[in-house]
Amino acid sequence: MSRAFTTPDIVAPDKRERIYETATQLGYVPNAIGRSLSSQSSRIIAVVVPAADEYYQHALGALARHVIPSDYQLLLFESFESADLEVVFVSIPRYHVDGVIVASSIVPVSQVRPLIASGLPVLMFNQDVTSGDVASVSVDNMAGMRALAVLLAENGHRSVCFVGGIRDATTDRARYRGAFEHLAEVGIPCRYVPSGAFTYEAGYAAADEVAAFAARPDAVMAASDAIAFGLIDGLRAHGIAVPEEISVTGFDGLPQSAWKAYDLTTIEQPMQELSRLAVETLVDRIENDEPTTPTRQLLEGHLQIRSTVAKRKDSG
Amino acid sequence: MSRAFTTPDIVAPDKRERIYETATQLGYVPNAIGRSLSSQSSRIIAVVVPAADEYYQHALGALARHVIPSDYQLLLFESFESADLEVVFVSIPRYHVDGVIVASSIVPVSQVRPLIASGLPVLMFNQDVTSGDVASVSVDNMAGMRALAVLLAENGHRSVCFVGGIRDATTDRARYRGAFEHLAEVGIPCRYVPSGAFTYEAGYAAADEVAAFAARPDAVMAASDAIAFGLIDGLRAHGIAVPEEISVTGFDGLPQSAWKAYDLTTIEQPMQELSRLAVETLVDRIENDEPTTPTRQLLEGHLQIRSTVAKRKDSG
DNA sequence: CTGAAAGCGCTAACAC
DNA sequence: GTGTTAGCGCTTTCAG
Repeated sequence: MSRAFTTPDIVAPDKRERIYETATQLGYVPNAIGRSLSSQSSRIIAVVVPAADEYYQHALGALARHVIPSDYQLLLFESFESADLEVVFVSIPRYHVDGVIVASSIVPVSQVRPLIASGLPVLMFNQDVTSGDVASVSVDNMAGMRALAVLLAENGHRSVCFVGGIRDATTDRARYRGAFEHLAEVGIPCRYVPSGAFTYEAGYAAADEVAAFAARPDAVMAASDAIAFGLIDGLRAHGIAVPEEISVTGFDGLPQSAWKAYDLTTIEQPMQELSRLAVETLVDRIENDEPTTPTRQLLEGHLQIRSTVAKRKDSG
Repeated sequence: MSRAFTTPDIVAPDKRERIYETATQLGYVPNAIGRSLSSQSSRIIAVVVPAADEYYQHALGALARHVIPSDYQLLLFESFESADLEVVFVSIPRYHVDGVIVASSIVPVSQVRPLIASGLPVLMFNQDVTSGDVASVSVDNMAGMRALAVLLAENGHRSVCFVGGIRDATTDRARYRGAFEHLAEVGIPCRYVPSGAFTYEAGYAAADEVAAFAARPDAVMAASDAIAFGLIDGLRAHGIAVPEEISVTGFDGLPQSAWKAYDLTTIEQPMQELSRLAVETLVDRIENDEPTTPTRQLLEGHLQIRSTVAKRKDSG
């Protein structure tokens, strides 16, 4: 009997060896499906993620890595355009996964509540949910953006605009708020310019709008790095020098932000810690089914001062 | 009985309705695990992929999207550094997946042969395997690189070097060969400069080497876009103008290659077709277990002429 | 320590 | 059309 595989130490060594031998000879490997069925645990975590988005691709990679030590596998559920979320969230329970990570700042929490209600451990990644009944791991968007605003103010900027991505995204709101609040405190106006998406293209297009303003801002804060890259290229295409004429900041700390052609001043999300924390939290909840209250965890982003923010003379 | 779920049309409508009602009332959803166990088919495809690599992240996203219409799910297996492949390939059969996609140009085919021998449908993505016993879907690396070489030659370049990534990668070999062969035909030398990885950083570092050459090349062909981006920034950091002094070409057609700061001339992999073809081929093999011979499929890349290749005067 | 047997939720085969 | 039953490969319990 295959106690040899589950609790090897409790089986006579010689017998164990013989079992292993014949097993490899026959090419036998224990079947995880059978195990799942009987043990009611699959050691699989579902992760729903917009697989077309740069940021979430990184997140996914990081999650995949951090799940290895705990010996779980990730079952992928694409959440972007292609599949509507209804279908996704209905099909997840079929697979009897042990838990699910929802990586998105736009999937409404209401959508995942049924899952939680069914007793499945769920964790929101990159969406800070304050209602207390849902676990979440994310970066402190407000604090990060505020730090960037402080930097801008300290460097003598007088008029900034914020180029948002998707207005409903919790990240968008929190980041704008962080910028706006500090700027307001020090008497600097901050106008919200919508771009429609967290993408390079959206940022590039938004540059047209910024360039057309009668009163041109001396800094623009993008809601994400991707937008910032587009913004920088778009601004430059308009003959506007970055950062000499307009400073630009990002948010996320994508690898590209360090690329010399952009060298973007931004807030870097501590992706490794974020993802490690996410899987640890979830795995903990899976394996200790004590009714721990769902935790809301906020990590500090790291201010990366690079070269897209200039120092302005006080011309006031 | 739950024939209502599998073959709804063969069950009396009224009865079916009543079953559905009580089902939703009880929050019942058919359990895929039980189904897998009994039907010997899980509708899950394993995909092993280096989740930290830019290119493969895109591939994964595309695969995830194309798997939806066929109603399969992707089970992720990280293949980069963290986990050694031995473990990965041993654990795949446990999950009784219906098929596996190995996305990598460096995983040796020998490593996947045991899987294939066990009767599991396997498909190599982005690795062209010519041995005929393994299905593969990839872009025609040699032809693509040759097209780039032709472009360079036509534009009057006289001395090029090729900055490789990982020497053992099949993509690296084929791309170098494509460049070298055509260049040799027209009497242009092409030196191989190793960089050690398909990354921005590797490319950036390789720029030092290129800059230090006594006889500086007038063009450098990178084995991938990521390398090219690093190369461009590195070259510029050395005060070398791209493309005025040195032209640069890439390979892959990552989204960033279209970003204005680089605007890289490259070969774009038709990612959507590639991934669609990959899942279609694999699904076909899964569902029709006739002994079709494994197909080797090669798609043409698309030459994107942008602005990193200059026209040189014939100074000869 | 090690056999034997029940049962996880489903499909498939076989009656009715 | 619709009930019933035997496994799929494992874990778990209960005997020995």
